[in-house]
Amino acid sequence: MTPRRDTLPGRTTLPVIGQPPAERADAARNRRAVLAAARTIMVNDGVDALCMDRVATEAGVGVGTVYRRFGDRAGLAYALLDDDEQRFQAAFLFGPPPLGPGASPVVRIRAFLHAYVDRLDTHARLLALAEAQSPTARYGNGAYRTYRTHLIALLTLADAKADATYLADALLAVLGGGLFLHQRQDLQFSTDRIKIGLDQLLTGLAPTPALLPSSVG
Amino acid sequence: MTPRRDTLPGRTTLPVIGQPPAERADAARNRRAVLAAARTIMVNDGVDALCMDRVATEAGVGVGTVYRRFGDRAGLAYALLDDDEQRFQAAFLFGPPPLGPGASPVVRIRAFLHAYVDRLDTHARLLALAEAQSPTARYGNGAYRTYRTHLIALLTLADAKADATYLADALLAVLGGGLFLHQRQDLQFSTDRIKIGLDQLLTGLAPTPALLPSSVG
DNA sequence: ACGATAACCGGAGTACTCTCCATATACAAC
DNA sequence: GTTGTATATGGAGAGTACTCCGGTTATCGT
Repeated sequence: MTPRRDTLPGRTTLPVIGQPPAERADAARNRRAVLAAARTIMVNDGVDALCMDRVATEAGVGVGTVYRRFGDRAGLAYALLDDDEQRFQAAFLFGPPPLGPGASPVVRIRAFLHAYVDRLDTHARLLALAEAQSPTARYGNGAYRTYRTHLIALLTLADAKADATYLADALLAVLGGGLFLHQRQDLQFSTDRIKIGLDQLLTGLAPTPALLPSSVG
Repeated sequence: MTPRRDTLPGRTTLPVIGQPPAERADAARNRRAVLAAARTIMVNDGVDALCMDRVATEAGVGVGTVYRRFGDRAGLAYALLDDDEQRFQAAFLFGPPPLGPGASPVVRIRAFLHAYVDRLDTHARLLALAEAQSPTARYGNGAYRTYRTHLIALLTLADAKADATYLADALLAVLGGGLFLHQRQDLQFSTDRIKIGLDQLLTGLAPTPALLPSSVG
């Protein structure tokens, strides 16, 4: 048992409960170096070349440091997407309609699904990597839980009788990285076809005249 | 270049084109030994204990033999499910309604989804293992392709205007092993709740008065 | 400046999947 | 039986994810 920092005698500032101490300067430097190395590898040799040993070597740190910072391979993948993630979440939580508040729930769900497809088109390989970490890895991820909460709220508003909790996960399952790769690469689907397919699912769940397909944008 | 067996001089029986030669006796014996060892490990120590080295050792063969027979870990998992798989496919292809021919397309789809959930309840861990092999591993599997073809046919009959090819994969995505484990373990869903959720998806896709929820069985 | 201490570091070590290929074996033809 | 050949075998080895822990360093209060 070591004494806790915020019970040390002589402390002059109030302890902040629940907030971990700020990241140390060397740790921050290493974190940036690892992310930079990972991005370089990805650009040069593709997502599949992202292996932890190599990232560590090219970042000039030990492999233990990579794991300390990012937990595991999936954690590194999500960290690489963090900028996009922040922007995406801001857009559907606080941005302008139809994605953000202001539009009707069904319109917002549809906008969310379409925006997610566009995101997948850029990042599917990295997301698929992260999802493959373990069978249930995807569901524990913070970003996933945010999507889920968002969809549950909108689905509940759209149809109080539906099992929104179930349907949120169901919609997100159809947006899995592995399935998307299959659709785009093996089946040669366009992203528009995928969006139209999602519209069909959504129309069934929460029919709205205004939603019936005219254009996909 | 070695001469092909069926062009050897002096051959007295007609060559059978496209049919690989029968499995050699030693190979068959080893295949059975590997499957038996895998089942024993699974029963004693759980699905997670299924590692190729251990299976090989307990079957009394080299690890190379396991890979020759089953390709990879996912292949071994699917082989362990083969008996159930045969029965399930026979049921929805040739069995009695509502699963087999005779019932309306929508009723058959619903019966398929419910039967699949029951199957997941027994085998989700093993299926999740196989699906985690690679992001797109699931879609190349023969069983998956059979389900897919079956659902495409039924969905097309149910609604000629829908994109049955898209929707078949979408429904199967909602039946993924990883998602099922998440629903059952983390969210504590009952199988009935999952079936009702699937009904909601399906009702939206192909409304049928007779399908509206009375009981789940 | 300077300890005390908590946080961090690196890389050897473990465990696992999958490949390769020199050797061994089963089977068919005679 | 003998022989020829396709097929099977097994285990060493490569590649990779992840853990562990003795040693190091940044940071804070004095």
